[in-house]
Amino acid sequence: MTNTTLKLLAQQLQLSISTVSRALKDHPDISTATKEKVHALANSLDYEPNAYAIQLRTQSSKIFGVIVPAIANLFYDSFIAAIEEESRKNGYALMILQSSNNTDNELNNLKIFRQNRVSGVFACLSAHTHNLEVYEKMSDRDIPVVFFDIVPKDNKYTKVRMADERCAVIAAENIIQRGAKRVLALFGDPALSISQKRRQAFQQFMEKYAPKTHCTYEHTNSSLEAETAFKKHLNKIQKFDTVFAMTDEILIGVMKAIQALNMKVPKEMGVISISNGFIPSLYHPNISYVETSGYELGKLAFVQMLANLKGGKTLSELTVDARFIEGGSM
Amino acid sequence: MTNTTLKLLAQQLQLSISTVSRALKDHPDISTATKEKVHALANSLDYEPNAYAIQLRTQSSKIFGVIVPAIANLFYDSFIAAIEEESRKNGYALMILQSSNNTDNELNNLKIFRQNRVSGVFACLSAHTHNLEVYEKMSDRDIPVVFFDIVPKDNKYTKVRMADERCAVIAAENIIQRGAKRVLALFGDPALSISQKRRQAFQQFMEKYAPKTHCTYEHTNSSLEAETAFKKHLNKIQKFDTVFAMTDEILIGVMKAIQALNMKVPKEMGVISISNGFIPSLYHPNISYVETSGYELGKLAFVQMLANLKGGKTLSELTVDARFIEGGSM
DNA sequence: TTTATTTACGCAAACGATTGCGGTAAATTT
DNA sequence: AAATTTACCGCAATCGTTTGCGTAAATAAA
Repeated sequence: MTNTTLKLLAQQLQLSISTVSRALKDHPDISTATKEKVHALANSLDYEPNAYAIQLRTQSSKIFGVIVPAIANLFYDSFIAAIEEESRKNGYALMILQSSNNTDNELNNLKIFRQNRVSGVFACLSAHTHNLEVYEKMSDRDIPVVFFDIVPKDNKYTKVRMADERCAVIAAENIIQRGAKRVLALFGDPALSISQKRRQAFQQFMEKYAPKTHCTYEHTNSSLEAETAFKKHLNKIQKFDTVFAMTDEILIGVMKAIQALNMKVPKEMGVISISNGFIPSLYHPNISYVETSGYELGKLAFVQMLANLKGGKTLSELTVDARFIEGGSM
Repeated sequence: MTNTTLKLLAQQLQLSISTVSRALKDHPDISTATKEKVHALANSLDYEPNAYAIQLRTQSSKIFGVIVPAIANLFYDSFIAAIEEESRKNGYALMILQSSNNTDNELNNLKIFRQNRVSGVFACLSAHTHNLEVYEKMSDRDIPVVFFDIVPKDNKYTKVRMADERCAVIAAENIIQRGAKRVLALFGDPALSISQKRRQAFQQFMEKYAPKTHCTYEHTNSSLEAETAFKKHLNKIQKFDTVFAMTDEILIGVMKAIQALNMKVPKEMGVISISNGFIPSLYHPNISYVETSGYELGKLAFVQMLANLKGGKTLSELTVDARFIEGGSM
């Protein structure tokens, strides 16, 4: 079946294309009678404007691009869900691409976005991206970029992220509250600024407000590494009584070790993590955690995007606040 | 900054637009010398073809639409990851929309897809969609639709899904293998055909090959319901020794109960589920499960899509096979 | 009745690329 | 030297919309 176009409608109605076009969008120049006729035929012929023609003409696409390291990730999932919701409300669609933490893919994705003249892109830097030239290229094309979660340091970019330091501090507070004597604190990839920030904030806070509490710090890159680290430190003479997991991934490793050793939470071992909440809810008792809501972050990012789209640049960094969710593991 | 177009290149090189266009795509009519000049300038000016113009001209978009009930779902995640990978390889991009199991959203999403003239759509029916008219409309527009996971019954559609019955049967086999005496089998929403199929296959197999094994069947709609059901049946005089969870959601509930009661797996309780593997890997010991790989399903769906795109219609239903993954919980 | 104003619509030029159809000069063949 | 082929390249239409501008008819004002 051939698609209905303005031209077709115009022919059938003995009108010009421009009149039909204007009638369809309720332009005051067109008489009510004509409008009605046009609408009627358009409906019965199931007219649907060709988005490409529109975009070509108007140079704007009503599509946002999203780059995440991986779709199959609870945090990014909820982030995406949020901007998807907002996008829908605002008449935008989403084009989601994953970088798999690979810089080449990232480049490629951005290229696709440029070629599709997306209205804007939400980008989460892949782990080892330091060259932001490509993102400059987007700005050159007047495509606003809102960075989220893993963001560049430079303040000339628009970015939203979790209040990483706050998260770590809240966790530390609760660890002190519990009266922990020795704690094992597990962080992620030390190359990531998010790991650094959290670790630094955590460590500083602990040293300042609980200097007597003995803390062991370790960086792990996977659940398995976390599990191993946990077991290793448990074999020492001085056992720790509380563990802090910076991410879900780490928490998973920790919990596997705890289950394997059949330890009682929170009696024998206190557990606290930073999470969006899904993983902590899988265990009994639920793990207490500092909430980092991808959903909230998504909403915030969208606001930034809209602002960017309307009134020029908003060169700011916004963070979404964190809060403690009591589970029962502390 | 103004975008580089063919016109711009042509002007600067004192060539016609057509020549530039042909040079860029290595058309034999163009001399090597010219090609080189064109390519050089194109590179230095960072030329990137305008996807909309191309699509408008060629009437094909190199974009696939995907409709899932929810992005934040491990199974669909891996499905999306798979088709994203394949799409990238084949020069396609993805437009992902979620229906939230809401028919209105589904309609709207399809509309967006039509307006964007996607090359094809991957669709997972939302739970209570029975009216497939909208999908017919896609076919009218020559947009192939590949249904996945939750698929229509009618055989005129192209669909891929898990081998639901096989999954259930494999689970049953392993339960018999374990020598289970009494089993609690937990299924999902009885309104969904997937629940019906699995339950029926499971029950039939058990009745036929292990008539002496006592099975209790129950349908639950959430983790919490599953947890409650598990505890409830455990309070009976005749305790069951094995539990079967049809989905991750159910497994989560079951495992919370098991942890709360501090039961030993697999000694006091055997556990088996149907899953893509993530959730089962969170526990110690790992839960044994029948694998339903969203990833595999995605790959299969993509093959179907490509076939559909090339050689007309492929009116078939393909299923991806299931296999048992030994965890340690049986 | 003549002169302003509206009202309602059409013309045509974009937007950026693709492609069939020619066309012209040079190279090759008679 | 004439005829034919080949190598390169340009013209112009087209995809479906949007939109500034022009204009005829209808209406209002003078």
